[in-house]
Amino acid sequence: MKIGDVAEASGLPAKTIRYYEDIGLIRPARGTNGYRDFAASDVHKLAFLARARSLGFSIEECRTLLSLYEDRDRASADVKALAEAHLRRIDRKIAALAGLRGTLAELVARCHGDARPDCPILDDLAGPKPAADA
Amino acid sequence: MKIGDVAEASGLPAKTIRYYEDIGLIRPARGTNGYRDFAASDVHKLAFLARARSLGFSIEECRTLLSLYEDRDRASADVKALAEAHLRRIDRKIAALAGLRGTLAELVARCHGDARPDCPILDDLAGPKPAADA
DNA sequence: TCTTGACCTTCCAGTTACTGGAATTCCTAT
DNA sequence: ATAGGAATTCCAGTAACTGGAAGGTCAAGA
Repeated sequence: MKIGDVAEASGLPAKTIRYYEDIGLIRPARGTNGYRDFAASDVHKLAFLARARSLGFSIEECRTLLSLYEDRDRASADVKALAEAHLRRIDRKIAALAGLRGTLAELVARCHGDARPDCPILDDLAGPKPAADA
Repeated sequence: MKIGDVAEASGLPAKTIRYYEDIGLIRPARGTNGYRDFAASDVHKLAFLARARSLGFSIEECRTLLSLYEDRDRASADVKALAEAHLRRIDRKIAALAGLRGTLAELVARCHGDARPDCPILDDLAGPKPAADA
C-alpha cells in the first residue's frame, strides 16, 4: 500500500505519516523504487495514532500507548494511569479557559462597541488607573 | 529602569521582555553602557501586554490591541470585535476539550485498571474489532 | 516513443511564544 | 584586584506538524 492510500485510509495527511516514520512511531517497508510500502499492521498503527492524537494525547504519550498496545503482558493499570493524567490535564485546561472566558465575556459585555474610543476592555488591559483624588 | 526591575514590576521574565523588543512590541531606550533603559511608558506597555497575554490573546492580537490602545481615535467597536473573536475561539476550545473529556472519562471509567492486560482504552484506540461472526 | 500528470522521494524552512545556555561585558562592593 | 550579580548577544530547542522546492517513478494516451 502506498502512502496516498494509507493517508486516505487513516485520515492522516501523507506529510504526517512521513513525520511519524521520522520520529520512529512506525517503520514501513520500502519497495525497490524507494516508495514506502505499508503493511496492514502499519495502517492499523496509524489509525491507532490518529485516534489517540484526536483524544489529545501527546506524541510521546502515543508512543507509550502504542508500546503498551503491543505488549501482550501490559497491566491495564498503566494505561489507565496515563489516561487519568491526561484527563486531569484536560480538566485543568478547561478550568483555565473557563476562567478566561468569564473575564473576557464580562469585558465584552461592558463595551458598547460603537465608534467612540471609550472602551472598558482597553481600560482593563491598561490596569488600575491612578485615581484622581479630590 | 533596568530590565531586571522591569521584569519584577511587570511580572514578565527578562527573556520575554527582550523577545518583545525583538518582535517590535516595545522600543526601550539604551543607556551609554548598552543596557536597555525603560521609561514608565514601556513598563506600562509591558503590563498591558502581560495582561492581554494572560487573557489568551495571541501576540499579533496584542500588537493590534496595543496600537488600538495608543490610538486616541479608535472605535471601541474594533476592540470589541477582536475580543469577541477571541471569545468565540475560547468557546470552541472549551467545547472541543469538553468533548474529549467526555470520551476519555468514559474510557477511564470502563477500564478496571489492574494487573491484567485487558483494557477498554486500548480497545477503543485500536478501533472496531473484526467481529468474529459465528 | 514521448509526454503529461499524478504520485512518490528528500530536505529545508516556517509556524507560536518563548526558554535555556554559552560567551562576554558591565557595575558594584570588598 | 577580584568576585558577584546583572546586563548583553546569539544560537538552539521546544510540539507537531505544514508548505514548498527539486527531482525520481509510473501508468495512460497521442
